[in-house]
Amino acid sequence: MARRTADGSPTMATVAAEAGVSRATVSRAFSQPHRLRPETVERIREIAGRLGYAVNPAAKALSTGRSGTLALMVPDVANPFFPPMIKAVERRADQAGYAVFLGHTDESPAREDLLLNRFAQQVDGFVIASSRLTEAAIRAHAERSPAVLVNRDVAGIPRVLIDTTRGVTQAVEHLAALGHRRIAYLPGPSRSWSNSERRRTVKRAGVRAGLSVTMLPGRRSSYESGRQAVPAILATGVTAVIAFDDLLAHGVLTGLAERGVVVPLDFSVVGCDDVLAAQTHPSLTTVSSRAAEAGAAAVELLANRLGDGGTAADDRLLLDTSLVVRASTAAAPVC
Amino acid sequence: MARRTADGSPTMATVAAEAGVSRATVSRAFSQPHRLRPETVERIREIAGRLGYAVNPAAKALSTGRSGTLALMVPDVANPFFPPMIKAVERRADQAGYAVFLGHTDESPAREDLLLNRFAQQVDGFVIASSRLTEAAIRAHAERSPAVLVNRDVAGIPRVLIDTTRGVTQAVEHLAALGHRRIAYLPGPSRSWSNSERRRTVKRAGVRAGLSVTMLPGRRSSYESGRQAVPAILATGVTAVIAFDDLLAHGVLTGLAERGVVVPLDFSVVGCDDVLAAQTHPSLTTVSSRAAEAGAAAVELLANRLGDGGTAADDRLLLDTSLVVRASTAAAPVC
DNA sequence: GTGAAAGCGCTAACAC
DNA sequence: GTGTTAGCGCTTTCAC
Repeated sequence: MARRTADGSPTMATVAAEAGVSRATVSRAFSQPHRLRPETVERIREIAGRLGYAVNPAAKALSTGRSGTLALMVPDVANPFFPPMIKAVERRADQAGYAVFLGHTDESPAREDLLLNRFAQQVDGFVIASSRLTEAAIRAHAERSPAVLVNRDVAGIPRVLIDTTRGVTQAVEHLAALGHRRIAYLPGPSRSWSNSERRRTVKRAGVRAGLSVTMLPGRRSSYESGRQAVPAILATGVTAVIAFDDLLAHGVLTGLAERGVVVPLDFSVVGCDDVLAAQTHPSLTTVSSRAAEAGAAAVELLANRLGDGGTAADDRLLLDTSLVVRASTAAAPVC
Repeated sequence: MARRTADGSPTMATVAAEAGVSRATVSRAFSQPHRLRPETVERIREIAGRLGYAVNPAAKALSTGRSGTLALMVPDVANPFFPPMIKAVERRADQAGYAVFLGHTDESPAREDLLLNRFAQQVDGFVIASSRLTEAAIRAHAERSPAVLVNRDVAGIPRVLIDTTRGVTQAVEHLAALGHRRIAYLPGPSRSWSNSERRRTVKRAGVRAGLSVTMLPGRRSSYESGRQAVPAILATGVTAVIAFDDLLAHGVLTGLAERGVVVPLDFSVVGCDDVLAAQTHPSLTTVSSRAAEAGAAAVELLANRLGDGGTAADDRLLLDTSLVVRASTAAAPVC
């Protein structure tokens, strides 16, 4: 009579007894089958299957010190930029044998910090997307648990960056070519690395193209924020705006329409991330994004690092982008 | 010299030694502080904090048989209906002391089944949202692990249902009042309970209002699906359509515009779930949804069930809805 | 109120 | 190739 666990489910001992082998052999049949005679493995697996046996993850984790889990931290699940990334991370992690915890930080550095601490005990590693933490805080966490960053550039910590330099530069040049002389940038979350990058790129490319570039005050990334930013945008006297992302751009489109400003005849709008496809009216000129790829790559990096016992390589993967021209941009109005 | 774990982090023994008590006492200081002298608790906690001690979740799980984790299963993270629910589940679970795994089934019953099996070992319970599984399959899983369903009505399994009967009925009556005599329903995923409900409601309310109701072929819930459904919709000769959800309705809006059909003058469109707010053009008349509340309630039910050792009550929570009239519906065209 | 000791189910040397 | 034997770090009777 082999012992079973309290809730009745079989344990290794149950299988071992049934198969007439030791528990170690059963263990090996699952974790290192190559070290066993093939027929033994097969027999044990057959019995295990018949008995409905499954490895107890907690026991395995306690024994090995590895949980087989990852945590993915994102600022806002509801922002359409993230779901494709979440999907990709989950899928890739699954393939690598990891289950993933989702940590929703709600754009709050404090909550991000809290969750990072809480999860540190129960996961093998982190994928931290669009962190709102300071570099020092990120460093501190990365020192304690393996982590890879997405869209955050901290030297020494593996990271995958969606590099919008090219796409945004193309956007500025596109507007310049259309005859716009005065443009504005509508920023997103102030602690966002992507935002700093885009802001800098717009500035630099604008200067190079001989444009006057106005920097508007920062905003939370949302449709409503974009809509509310419209008066400020119009007050600057520009003829085109590049928004931090599509959500903001979409709101701007609506706000403009509400004031009778016709896009793209009277005004041009450019978004970023291409998360709305052609779903806006008019369809949005934007910069392509690669959120899903970024997520998959991040897991890849993390899995390698966890597997090989940590390569010391300073991984820094860049994903390039480009402008997608649709219907929200056109020649500057003649006035 | 109290032992520390391999990676250097302190263990209960470390704290116990430092405090001059037994490991059992340290354990109690965290899990049942009321059974200890207050000053003891405080001293132990102080030392633990100073040493950077944290309970090892795997050891605790192995010992207690409970992992302190939940899994949330959703068909599609990228569908805007789910993120608010995910957020709410995560938040509520966090408050109840649970971390949540996210399971993305990709609308595939097979994958849902697979993930349910895989997670069964490592979580204390499931929140299964909009399951695409058969009733039998759901029953089988619920028998092995505590589960609560969202938007799936299986007797005997705790469930929270967003009841769109009222909202959809109001939508039909709204259209009837506007003079529409022939309407259509554009269905969503065939295995969706919500879809069956809405379909049934449209049919019933339509008959009662003396309308002719056409049932179109089912579709995956997406913007593109909606757009592609337009020819079929127009072919039916109806003057209004009620779509399974806002995503489909949004696509229909675009498809209609592409064919020069003006909404709401020539045609009326109603969505469901209110996930796009007023972000469409024209803004969408829709049925309110309560995804976040549903998610929170589901966790609540699950946590109670896990806590009290399982109330046998056949929980069935209904969340009511109502019509939100915006600009995509108007009087039927006179022809 | 606190301690001693026996596990929880699995893995990983180390033998044979 | 397979078995023996210690633990992994925590909880939990049962004593005192």
